[in-house]
Amino acid sequence: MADKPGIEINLTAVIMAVEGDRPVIFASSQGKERPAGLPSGPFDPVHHRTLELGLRGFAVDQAGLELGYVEQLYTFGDRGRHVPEDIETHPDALPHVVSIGYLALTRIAGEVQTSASFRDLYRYFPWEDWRGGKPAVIDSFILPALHRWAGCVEEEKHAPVRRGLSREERIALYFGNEDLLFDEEKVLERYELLYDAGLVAEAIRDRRLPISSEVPPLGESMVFDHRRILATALGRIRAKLKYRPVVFEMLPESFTLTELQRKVEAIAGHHLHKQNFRRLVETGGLVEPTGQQTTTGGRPAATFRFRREVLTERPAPGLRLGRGT
Amino acid sequence: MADKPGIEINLTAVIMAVEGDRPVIFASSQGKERPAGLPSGPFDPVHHRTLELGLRGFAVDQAGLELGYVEQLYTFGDRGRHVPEDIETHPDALPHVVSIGYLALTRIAGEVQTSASFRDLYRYFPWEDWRGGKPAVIDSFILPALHRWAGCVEEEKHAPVRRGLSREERIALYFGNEDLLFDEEKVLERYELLYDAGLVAEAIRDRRLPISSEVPPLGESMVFDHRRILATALGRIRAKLKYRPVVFEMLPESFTLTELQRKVEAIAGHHLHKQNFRRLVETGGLVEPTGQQTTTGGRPAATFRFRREVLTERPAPGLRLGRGT
DNA sequence: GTAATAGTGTCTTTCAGACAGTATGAC
DNA sequence: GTCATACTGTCTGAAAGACACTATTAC
Repeated sequence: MADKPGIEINLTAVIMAVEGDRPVIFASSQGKERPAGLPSGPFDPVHHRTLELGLRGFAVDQAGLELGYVEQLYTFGDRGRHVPEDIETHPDALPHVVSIGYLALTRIAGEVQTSASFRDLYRYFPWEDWRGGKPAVIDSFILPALHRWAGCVEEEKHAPVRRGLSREERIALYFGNEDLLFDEEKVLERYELLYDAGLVAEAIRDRRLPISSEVPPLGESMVFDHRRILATALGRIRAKLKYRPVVFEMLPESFTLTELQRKVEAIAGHHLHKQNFRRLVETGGLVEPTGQQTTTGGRPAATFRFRREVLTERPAPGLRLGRGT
Repeated sequence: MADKPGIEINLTAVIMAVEGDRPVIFASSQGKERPAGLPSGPFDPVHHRTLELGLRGFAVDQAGLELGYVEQLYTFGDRGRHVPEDIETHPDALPHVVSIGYLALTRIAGEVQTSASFRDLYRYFPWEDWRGGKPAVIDSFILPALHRWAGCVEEEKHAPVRRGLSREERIALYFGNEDLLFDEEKVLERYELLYDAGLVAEAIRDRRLPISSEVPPLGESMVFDHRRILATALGRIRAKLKYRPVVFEMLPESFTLTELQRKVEAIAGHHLHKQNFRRLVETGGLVEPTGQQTTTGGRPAATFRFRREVLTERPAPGLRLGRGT
């Protein structure tokens, strides 16, 4: 039971908001061209009573934000995934940082605040935003590159895959094909697939691969495993939208149904069927009219507020969002 | 970036199986009357390449089991939840163990093996097994005790509850009432509620409460936060049954549909509608007939096996189980 | 035959998903 | 009037949930 030297627990926060109809996250970088990083720091039990309080502390220090909604995502044991070759001779060279990722949701106040450091989430995952139709990069670059990578291992393709999926199966399952839809929740699976295939900058960094000349890495990279944590966060919130009223953490007190729909679409990454969305939101008892109206160009819209009572009425109050037009 | 002294990462495994129609978990205790504990141990990066490999090591050492399916549950920062009063003067007395809980699913081989240490899961959560109807302990003891506890804080009841639910709201939401069903997935929420109300032995231990004379603590207790991890595991697998074919990890190669249903019911904690269950399983493409039959007392049953292909055909292949007869 | 377990056919209600159409503002 | 946005009414098909009924063994 002696102290294990050399283990550090790192807390990392994905602080998410929606600015207009663009999902944003808080990130900062040392220099203009350096990869960005999420607010994070070491957990120190002498100063932080709980893990979550430690995380909230870093959010105040590094982002100037008092967090409201916070949830734990996952604990990663291999922050720098690269395992040095001289592992036998230098066991201390082993990874010794365990990072615990958290998701926090917040509102962007109308003011400027530190808003300069809230960045568009889809800069890091350009293949995840389908609101303008299927992102061109998927067919023009991702799928060809993945299939090339899968083709490298002919022997594996026919070998009985030991507990797991073949490369081609993963590609089909996570990016879709004629039979299978693109499942917007599988954000982490897609990122990990691209990482394994060496198509994101972090993979090149961790495995010390040569930087391929004409193949541009996909999306902006981040330090350590921060983009993996970000992928976990996006996958989690996309799933959670459907059974928990989490969107309202990112909305102002009152809003129109169209605003609500825009924000949901921003996170979900695709458009929704307008009429059905309104029906679900209203018959689901998620919102109630404020009686006020806004004027936004066309016919004035009624404004609504979140109905807190829904939490104590229905077991899983979310926005069962199907796909839409 | 200096090493933080005094932080230890503990890995804890919930190893679950279904023996006949009883869900069991692996646990062991030092003495006959001592609380049991789950397989666990410190994560040591010098010997374990990843967190999960470390966990698998403890499973082999302490349970003699090679684990198949493993998933991470949650990371708890407050294993011994009690915070000493002299916190200011003795900061080293603070909790400094972070436990990462894992869920592993396995088959119980027909042989005896270490099966002596597989124990009925519902010994630890007697209020979670509704297969014989609503457990009597809920109405006879749990709800009266919880309402007494909620009644202690009249002032809180009317105060605006700061980000969160009132005691009465939690009781209704997690144990159900006339309007709200008992939601079988909220296992952790129920355990935490009972903990907060001082109705489980761990709460008395952690807060050094006097042991109430006539109030018997609910269920068997466990060391440290192991029962909390177990509650997390049960909640997680009950949820996951519905969208992932995880039951099959606990079933033999071939089985009858009734056997399958019994095992699902064992985990879900309530009975299912037989005809609908069969329809869902077959039309969902989760199983395929083996062509064999078994003889089990009445009409022989056709045996089935898990259809692996379903993983690559449908996005969320689970057993959308509604309640049943 | 009865008891016990396995399996089929069909009806009803709910609701996701889509259609078309109307209402109220700015200009 | 047109354009733009907000909102309403209704149809359809899939599937969850429940009903009654038939089938094949052991005894």
